[in-house]
Amino acid sequence: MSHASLPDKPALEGLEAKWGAAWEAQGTYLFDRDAAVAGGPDSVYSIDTPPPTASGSLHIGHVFSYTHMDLAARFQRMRGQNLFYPMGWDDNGLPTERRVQNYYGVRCDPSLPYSADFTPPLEGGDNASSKAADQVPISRRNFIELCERLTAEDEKQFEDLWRTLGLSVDWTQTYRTIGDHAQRAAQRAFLRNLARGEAYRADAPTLWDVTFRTAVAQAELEDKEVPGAFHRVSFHTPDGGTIDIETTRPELIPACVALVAHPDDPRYQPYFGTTVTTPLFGVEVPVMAHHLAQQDKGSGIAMVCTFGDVTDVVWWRELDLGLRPVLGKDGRILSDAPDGIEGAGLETYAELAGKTVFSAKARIVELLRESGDLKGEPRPITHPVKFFEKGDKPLEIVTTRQWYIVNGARDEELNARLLQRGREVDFHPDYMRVRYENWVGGLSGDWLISRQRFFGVPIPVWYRLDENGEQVGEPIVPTEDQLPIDPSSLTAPGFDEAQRGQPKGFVGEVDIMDTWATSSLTPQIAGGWEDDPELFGLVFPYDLRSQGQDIIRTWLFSTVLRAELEHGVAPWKNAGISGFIVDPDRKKMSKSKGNVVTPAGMLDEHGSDAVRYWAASSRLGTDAAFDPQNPKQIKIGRRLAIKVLNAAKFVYSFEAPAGAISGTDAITEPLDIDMLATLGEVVRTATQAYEGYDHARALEVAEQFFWTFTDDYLELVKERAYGSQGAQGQASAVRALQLAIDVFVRLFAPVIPFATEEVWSWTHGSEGHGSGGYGGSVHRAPWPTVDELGVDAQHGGLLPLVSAALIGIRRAKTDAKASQKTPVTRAVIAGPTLLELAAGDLAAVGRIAELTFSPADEVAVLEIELGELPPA
RNA sequence: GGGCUCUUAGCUCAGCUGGUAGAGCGCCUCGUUUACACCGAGGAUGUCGGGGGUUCGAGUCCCUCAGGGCCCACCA
Repeated sequence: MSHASLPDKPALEGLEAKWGAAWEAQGTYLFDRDAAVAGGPDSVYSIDTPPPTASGSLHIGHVFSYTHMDLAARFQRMRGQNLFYPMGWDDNGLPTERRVQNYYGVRCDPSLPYSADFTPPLEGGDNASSKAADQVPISRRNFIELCERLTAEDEKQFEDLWRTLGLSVDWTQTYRTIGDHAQRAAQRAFLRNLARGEAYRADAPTLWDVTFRTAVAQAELEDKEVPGAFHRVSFHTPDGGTIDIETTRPELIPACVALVAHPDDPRYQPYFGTTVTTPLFGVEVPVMAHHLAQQDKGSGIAMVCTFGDVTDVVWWRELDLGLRPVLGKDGRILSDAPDGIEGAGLETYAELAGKTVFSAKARIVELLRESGDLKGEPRPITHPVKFFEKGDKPLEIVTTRQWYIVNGARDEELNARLLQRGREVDFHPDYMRVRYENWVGGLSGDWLISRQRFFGVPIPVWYRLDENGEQVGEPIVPTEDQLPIDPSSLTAPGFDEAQRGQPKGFVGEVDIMDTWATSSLTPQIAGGWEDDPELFGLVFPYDLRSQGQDIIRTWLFSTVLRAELEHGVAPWKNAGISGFIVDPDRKKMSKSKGNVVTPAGMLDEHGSDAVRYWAASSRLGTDAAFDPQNPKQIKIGRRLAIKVLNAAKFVYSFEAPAGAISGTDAITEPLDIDMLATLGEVVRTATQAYEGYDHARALEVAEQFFWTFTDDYLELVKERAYGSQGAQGQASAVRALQLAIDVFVRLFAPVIPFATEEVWSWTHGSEGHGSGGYGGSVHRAPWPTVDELGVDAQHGGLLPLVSAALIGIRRAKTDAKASQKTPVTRAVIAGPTLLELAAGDLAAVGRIAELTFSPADEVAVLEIELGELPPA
């Protein structure tokens, strides 16, 4: 084996650029379509990858979980699987809109006409400059153009980062959730849901974000603890008495439709079936019983409004109550009073109309105080309130017309099927399935997919208008071959564009789909569903879904749902769930805490292999602590990568004596055989670990033996490898060393792809196809097997004995404060007789002139006499 | 309120189907320039969160208590 190409001083610096370019040029990670067709679906390992939000910034958590995914990909590739490993960008939706608003200083006003030569007032604005008043209103089309422009730039940066990190993605297989291809898939899936009755439009109370003025789905809710106050307020009974309720939302008194108490509550039983009148407005409302009312909360009787919270919605529905809406979509009190408010009540209402919730509450408290209906002072409390996860004002509930997709919340049979699909997926770790099951079991309503926003996939339907301009009948749908369409610009079939918005004409749906309605279809989008049936048949269902645990209820659940509705199967065989990153104080990393470090900076500073090692040393599902000030694990990873370079260089610098036989037949020394046998066990353990998606265990076992290999074995045999004990011993050592390194490099290849590729290239260069080599990239080389080591995997335990003896000798020298190079004139070592098989190596590394053994169970240095270190 | 998960050396964590404590970092001592100073060798460090139980034997199984984290839950 020639070692002419060994570097003088190997280094990690520059390997990312060098090998990134080489992999790209050689197509190392390309999906081999022809081979896949020939080999069938079982030859393909397909990964459903998370499309990162293009408008967001990548953080350390992304690096963490994407590395986990890549470890599985690289292992499977080396096992001979044909990798279908695409990458997408989630670029539609609210985050992009918000970023565009801030970046360019604009906002979308759909009423404005398109301006062809529009130049944004700002370029590169940040979140801090997001004053709505300063933003220039632009047309929807101009706005979308800016969205597309900015996301394209963001995506380029993301790709660069992923390449630097060494993700072995096939970059010819990319998609954007806003791209035509994804839109077509999303619209087609929707139309099929519609045709099968799984998608429907309904007027219903909807959680509504007043800032973004859009409906939001259950999965996007987040509870926040906020300050509030209990107000004790008197309602009036017909006989002049009062019933006191407690509310945190007195501004909703005009929206009150009933009082509700628990059926068993003796305090209110006499009132059930009677009516009371509301304070200030004098509206007559019934007192009713319902089991959801809690006797120990507040005064035990609750005011039901249109709508203060989701319980109100339940009561409204189950008790068949009326509606008195007072809140508009802008979060302000409506100008028109609801039904039932009359006379003086109307004047009171007029004082509130147009006010925000906040100021309406302040005013109504004043009014209650004046009327004497406020009992005592408001009691401050802190209570959980529902927020849109991206919003900063509490959600309101307003009745709007929205699109829904069934999700099993109201359909036990579907719910059971979804749970069954969840059981068909192997979760890693397994307990993450519970989160899925909790979510499926706790669904409270169908999936609201429509959003009143701009940058997203349009809901592809039109509506017929009657002579009054009201929508009537079933929606008009396009044919699948027309997709993707925008009903706002495309004329409905059977109509002229002039009829748009006219009586007896048509109107296009203006809502778009929520981003999850698109990203729930990533397997279909990436896999060429309907557009490329051959490909789809090869990759779907996928082998692996890799994602963070925070989006089980959104992305994971919705993907299972869409696959079940469309294909009747689970979308993947495995789901790998990564934990998240916590700072040293065990708090989740967040921008507000200022503890976020940029991945690009980390990769640059420590090297990609080092950062990957850090990620790989955490198991799936486990949160990882990370201290940007002291990235210990990263430094250890860097040390490993450097050690691999140096050890490989050293090992390959040896040459077998002329005429030595090749292959494992040359390996005859017991210590060499023993080392390889142990390595065989390492290979077996690491392989099983990777098969079970336990990359951390695989790394640990390989790494642990690697250090034994370099610190003990390599030290023990290097004299022999130089030829000190004859040709046969030399050949045995050299062959064993080089075989072992070849195996180690492949074991480490998934974790540190750059350093291992560098080492591999020294002896397996693509032009060389060196002896015993596989040619090309280590990442295309076969995963190591026990068989190729040419030894029985049961080792005799010789290496640990020799290591123990070596430690004893070293300790004697250390105790004497002597150099390890100090010669030993005479030594007696106790230990099992097996140990004597390594006498030559032990004497050589210890520089022992006269070495004798004494049989014993335990290894110990019985006698040792140090000589003089010869002058330099 | 329900569920999941964690609690092992100063720190970060391994300890798989129960057999009597491990790694790395940090720390202390020593060494070294023909693989590696982005280095090497040696050393010290733990009533395995508390309490019960099963067992010949428990960090490992069961119960219970305490604390951390996360997810879910009907916000009066």
